[in-house]
Amino acid sequence: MKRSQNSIDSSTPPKIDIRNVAARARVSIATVSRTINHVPTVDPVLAARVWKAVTELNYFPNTQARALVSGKSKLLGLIVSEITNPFFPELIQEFEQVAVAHGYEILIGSTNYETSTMELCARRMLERKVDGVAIMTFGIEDFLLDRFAVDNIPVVFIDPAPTRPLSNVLAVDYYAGIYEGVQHLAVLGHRKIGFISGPLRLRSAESRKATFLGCLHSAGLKAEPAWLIEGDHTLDGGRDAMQKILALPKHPTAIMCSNDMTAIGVQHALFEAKLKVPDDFSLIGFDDIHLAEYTIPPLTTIRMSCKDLANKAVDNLLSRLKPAGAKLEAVSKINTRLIVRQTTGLPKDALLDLIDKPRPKTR
Amino acid sequence: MKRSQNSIDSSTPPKIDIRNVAARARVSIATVSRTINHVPTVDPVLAARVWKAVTELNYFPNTQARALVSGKSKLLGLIVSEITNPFFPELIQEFEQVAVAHGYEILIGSTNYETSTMELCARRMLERKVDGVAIMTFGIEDFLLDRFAVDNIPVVFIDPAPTRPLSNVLAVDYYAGIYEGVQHLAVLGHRKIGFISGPLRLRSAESRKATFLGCLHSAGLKAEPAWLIEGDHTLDGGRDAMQKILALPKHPTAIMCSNDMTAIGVQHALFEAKLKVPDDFSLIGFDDIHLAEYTIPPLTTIRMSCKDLANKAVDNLLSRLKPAGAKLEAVSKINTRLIVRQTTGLPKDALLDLIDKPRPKTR
DNA sequence: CTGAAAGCGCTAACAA
DNA sequence: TTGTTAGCGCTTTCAG
Repeated sequence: MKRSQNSIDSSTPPKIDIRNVAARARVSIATVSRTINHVPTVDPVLAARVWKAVTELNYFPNTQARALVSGKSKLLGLIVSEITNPFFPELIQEFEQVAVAHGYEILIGSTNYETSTMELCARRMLERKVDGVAIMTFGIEDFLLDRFAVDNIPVVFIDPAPTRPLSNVLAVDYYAGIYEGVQHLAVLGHRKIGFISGPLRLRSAESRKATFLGCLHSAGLKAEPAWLIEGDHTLDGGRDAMQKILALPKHPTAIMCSNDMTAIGVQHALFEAKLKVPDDFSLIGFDDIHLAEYTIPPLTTIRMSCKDLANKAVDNLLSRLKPAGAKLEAVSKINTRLIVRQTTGLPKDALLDLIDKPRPKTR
Repeated sequence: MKRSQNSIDSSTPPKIDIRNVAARARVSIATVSRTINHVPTVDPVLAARVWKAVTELNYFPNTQARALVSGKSKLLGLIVSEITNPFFPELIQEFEQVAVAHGYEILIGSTNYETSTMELCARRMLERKVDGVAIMTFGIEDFLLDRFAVDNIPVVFIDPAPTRPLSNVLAVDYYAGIYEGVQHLAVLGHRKIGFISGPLRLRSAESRKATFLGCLHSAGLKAEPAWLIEGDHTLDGGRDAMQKILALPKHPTAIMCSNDMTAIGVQHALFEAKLKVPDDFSLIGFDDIHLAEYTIPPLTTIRMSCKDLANKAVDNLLSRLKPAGAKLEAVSKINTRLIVRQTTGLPKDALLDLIDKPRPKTR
């Protein structure tokens, strides 16, 4: 009672294809193709018969065949650094949602910050003939980019990258958010601020660090090289970096991190060292992942909207896919801004300092 | 200096295909096919010429065409509940790693706990002609399962599911871990234990709750219905559920959660209510995501190895793909066990109770 | 061991 | 408007 007229023994797969549908609907396969592709010139009577057959047979068109003949895979590649960093799943979810809404699937690649893995990812994208790729991680080798160009595949980057014929970039305005962060700390009275970066090979990590240094300067503060630690954007990396800082003879009073996971690692290191946030150290993250609201205490951080990022990336790709709208600016701007929560406060030595000179009062 | 003899204007895509390679290597396309597929009977001299041409042309075979003719897409589907729950990225990463090692790609579907989305996911898998599917979320509709069966696509589930011809299941031994957890709490002196479940439509959430109730009974404790709250496996859900419990006239002294994200939400609710963990409430999570080690304080939780899960799922699928090893047991067991960290301690009323009767001393 | 040729399931001319 | 037909790029018989 479960299967219609198909053979019971599983050695004969039924193979429901366009021909079956055509036969059952008593039309040609071309008519079936037109019907399911919503070509408007199909006789409603025939169309009805086709849809009936499609339903009865539970027919799905074969994507492979479709892609082969049309040259479009309806696949969008999305290359991220590390899928286990919660920022990326949030981005992926958004990206997928937008893509699916436009009839595209996504193919995810996670490079784990390794060049060789990145190469593999790019290659897989090429092999699967994606119609476009969003690269949300560090720089890609030029020859891979060339290959995408040869196949006429639009590419979009998240960061300053070699500007190329078919490569557009999503420029993140790191400055706005980081400036707010540094100012916030400065106003609270912090003068000694450390920074835990991401892997410096990542262009985005580089940019964040450089921007931090610039903002520090604008605030009239000096950077202490010993407080500039290279992390790796992971929990473990954040913890290790903070432990290095704690081992130093002189400590900063505040730490900015290149991403939220690093900041959570720092919080943990501080917890282990029986130090309090923000009483002993103020802390600012970057990204504003959903979790940031839930840390104890909740993390002050710089928000970079992954919704925005995903939307702009997909938009950029799709608009370049339709020959008409090929003209859009090569650079979209992504904003950042400070979200103040509870990991920032007066510096530990604020009271001592008050003896010498006045300070801005607590917020 | 970048492109060889291809036309400069981008309106003519070069189209590097098997024929180009054949021509350049002065062999037939069949020989090219054999060479790149490592068929051993190819003359080494010809093979060398082919590889040379492949390299020079930077040729990749077209996966679509390959899939079309061979009937194998070399794609494995992976359907999860919610990609933003860190457990799943960890699982995905593992799954992908194993799959790629065997020459497969993965196609990810995230259902967000919605039946309609699940249907879409399943359909996408069908359309892309995946060679196998791992369903790591709640029950799937029977008719979809039928469809997979019709196409002869092996399916593997994470939980008790309708046993079907081509459907195997990965049975998680919830009991072992949850029993340890309840015992741990009981030994500490907790008698009033609440439970925040996942969405009860999820079979896995159901199982965890039922198992908890069973273990409570084994420990000689009684369940208080008011302390059994349905959450949704998210941070927000955990926070909300805990707030409900706090609003009750009588509180439990310990809370078990259906997953770690829920527990982190609970920690946050407690933090907001100025309550301490484990002084005011003991807390146990489930999954043991990497983050569990980093919460403040670090979360006591029940580990379910996603490495194990991913490996067994892929193994199961792949072994059923090669006609030879079609015979493996239909059920693999996944273990769970308690990881004690710092969110569990003596119940708040321990001292009062001690006046009446002796208690096990602190660990 | 190699090459010619027949499709895989579908779309897109082109005819009718 | 509908049907016929020629491929899309590749694997895989089947002869040679």
